[in-house]
Amino acid sequence: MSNKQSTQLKILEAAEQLFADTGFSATSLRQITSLAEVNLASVNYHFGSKKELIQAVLQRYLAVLMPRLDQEFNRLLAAQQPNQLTTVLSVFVEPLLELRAVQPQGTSTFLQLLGRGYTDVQGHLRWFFNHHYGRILDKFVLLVQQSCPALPPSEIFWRLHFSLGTIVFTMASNVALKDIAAADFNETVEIDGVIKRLIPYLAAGIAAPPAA
Amino acid sequence: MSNKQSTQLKILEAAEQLFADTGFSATSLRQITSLAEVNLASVNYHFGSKKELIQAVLQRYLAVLMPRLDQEFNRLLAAQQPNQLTTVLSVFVEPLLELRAVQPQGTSTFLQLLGRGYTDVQGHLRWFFNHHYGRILDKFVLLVQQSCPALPPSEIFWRLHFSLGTIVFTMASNVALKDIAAADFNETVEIDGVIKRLIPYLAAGIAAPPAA
DNA sequence: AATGAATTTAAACATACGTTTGAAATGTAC
DNA sequence: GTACATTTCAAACGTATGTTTAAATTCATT
Repeated sequence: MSNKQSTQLKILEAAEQLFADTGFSATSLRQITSLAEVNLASVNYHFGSKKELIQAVLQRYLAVLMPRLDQEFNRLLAAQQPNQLTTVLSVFVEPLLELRAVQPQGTSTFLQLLGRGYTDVQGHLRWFFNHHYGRILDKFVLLVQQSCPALPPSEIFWRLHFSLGTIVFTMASNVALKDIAAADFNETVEIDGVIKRLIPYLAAGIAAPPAA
Repeated sequence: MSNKQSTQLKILEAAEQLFADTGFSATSLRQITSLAEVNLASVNYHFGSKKELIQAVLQRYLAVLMPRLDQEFNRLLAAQQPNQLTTVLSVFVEPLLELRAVQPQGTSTFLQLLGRGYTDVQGHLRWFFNHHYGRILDKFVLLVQQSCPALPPSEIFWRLHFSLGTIVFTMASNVALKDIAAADFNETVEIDGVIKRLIPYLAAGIAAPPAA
């Protein structure tokens, strides 16, 4: 044991902070090891490569979040009647906030990482997601379809991706938006505030009547 | 004259294609000059630097689009009563489609570039936008506020950024989404189809009743 | 055709990156 | 405390990037 875990953890935490702040490809291993105060070569020693480090950073959160979401999805699917769309969307709130357990700033950091993952190395994370968690996410799509029986599946497909865009973009620019909101409206907005603001916006968009 | 413009134009068109497809920082000058079939050094000769090339690529579209949008905003602002939110949002459609005049695939390319610009070199484009076109965009915000008098300005601020996320993300992953839609739903969706799908979604989200 | 400016070209430059190496240091087990 | 495995470290490697240089070429003007 010794301080092996210590080095590995120091890298992980420095990496996730820099990745969240400036993106994956914009962050160099030298920045990471410098912030973590470890040797450059230790990244390759402990993780193999930068790519694998990125996966490790994401997996630390996904391993906690996804089973938790699956559990919630199953709970809603067991209901007799279709759930309200707002209920379906709100199911994300608690599991996301519980990411505090991974790290104090866990919720915010993870959502920023998610945003970076989709906008940075385009296409890669989408594949990774569908491959590893496709079964779980399908349950969510089903729940949305059940709560919006009037919408054709293709319309739901588009609107869920529109919504993903909102989430990913908002979280990737989370810091900047918070600063602007603070300057222009004297508002202090924390991550759970943003999440709760999102729900009615997304619900209304997804459930909107289709165009003529 | 000669082929000076020709070289400049070849660079511009090769650059915008690669920038749109894979992002700004992921595209190297060697890829650009290779596709354009010009010498590597000609980018720096004609544009100064990569940064200035990026600006030139964006400016070619913005110089056409923004005055056109300004004109439309002024038209709506002259109305006696507040406009419907759908009307305000639809005002983007025609000016965007007219970007065909710049280049046959202009609309789609520009929207992808916009997406890249926001997600790639984070923060930079936002500043550039507000600095150069802040006055014009303020008119749009005003129009939205007029059509949603029940919403407090800070709520509108957040929802417009949520909407920007949808647009930017959708356009940046435009190609991928079109492919999935084609595979899963036998749908052929062109750029104007995506735009028109967006309007009701965005309108419903922006005008949603605020959370409790 | 000759001159001078504008452009193109091949080559090199400086820098940054991810990764590898092999020796030094540290920890673990007998 | 010796032997072994694990971990750290400084240094270098190979490659790719944006940019600069200076000569060669092309072009427009006389």
